[in-house]
Amino acid sequence: MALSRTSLETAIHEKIRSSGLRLTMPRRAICSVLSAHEEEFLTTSEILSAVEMNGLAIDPSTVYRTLDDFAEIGLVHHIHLGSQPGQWHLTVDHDHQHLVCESCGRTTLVPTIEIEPLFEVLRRSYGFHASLHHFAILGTCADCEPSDGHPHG
Amino acid sequence: MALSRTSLETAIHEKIRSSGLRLTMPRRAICSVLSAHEEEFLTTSEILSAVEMNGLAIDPSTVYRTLDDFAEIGLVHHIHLGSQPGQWHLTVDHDHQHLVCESCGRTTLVPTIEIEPLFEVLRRSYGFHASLHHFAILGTCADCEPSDGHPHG
DNA sequence: GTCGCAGATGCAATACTTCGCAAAAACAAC
DNA sequence: GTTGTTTTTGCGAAGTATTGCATCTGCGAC
Repeated sequence: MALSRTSLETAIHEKIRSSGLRLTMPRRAICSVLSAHEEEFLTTSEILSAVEMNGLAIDPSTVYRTLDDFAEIGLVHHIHLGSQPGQWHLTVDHDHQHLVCESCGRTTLVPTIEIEPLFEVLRRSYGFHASLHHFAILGTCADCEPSDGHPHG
Repeated sequence: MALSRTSLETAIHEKIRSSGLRLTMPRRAICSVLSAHEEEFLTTSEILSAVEMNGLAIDPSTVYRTLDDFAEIGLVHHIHLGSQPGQWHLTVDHDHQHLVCESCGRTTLVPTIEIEPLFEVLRRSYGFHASLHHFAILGTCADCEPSDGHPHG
């Protein structure tokens, strides 16, 4: 039951307000970009360019701060691949996690239920609460793993 | 069967040589620091300071390049916590993984065998080979989780 | 609609990271 | 030990990310 882009944005706006953050022009602009790229990870500079393409001008530092604020309320999360700049992603939908291929950069979605047993072990045995927002698993996807028996053309 | 600090360093040196990298003073200095802090994640500036405390002087850019080179041969890996600078760690010993607390920064070791079932699922169902080197799970440790029933003084 | 306060922004300064290039060092061959 | 080739280093410069602070703006109260 996917939300339309507009409803998605409305939902995000509500989350921002209800978390005690103010809904400002830069934040709207960033939300809009994130909603339009719901399935991708974007770098800060990609976000910035996209905002500018929408005819708006915001400061790079505002992008960084806004993303940090959004991360704090669980609206977005980010990952780092190797030494590349961080990549950001909406976290509206918590029922999947990300497998990120270090070779081709593609992300695969995995239902959280597959990973929940591990989290349960970590909670029970170590008292450790894994953060869903930051949990991206890096590795090599089927297409990029040479000896996997899943060759692709 | 842990290696003594000296044997650990020797093993690292061999790995460097056998990977076709040259064993230089800056690399020795960095290896020495990493070996002495085998259980911690260190930032580049912490590594740099530690090298200087050993009476040696190397350039920051050399630290970055050396760590990248070491990562390429699987000798080290790094993680990013939130917006903090990246943190590095030796990867000699593969039989544990890291839980990193985003609140206090402490790391907890977990035997890989606890996590292996998840990796197995990812391999079987998704053809995805999770990279052990990059696998640090972020979250909140028992001490920092207020409502966990594991209060500490 | 206007006022006031707290939070957010933009700008500038700082810190962190990467890159290019000439000089230096490692290592193999002699 | 010396020589030659190739990698690595340090330095400077450029690019990217973060922080401090004065100003501005969202939003609730009137």
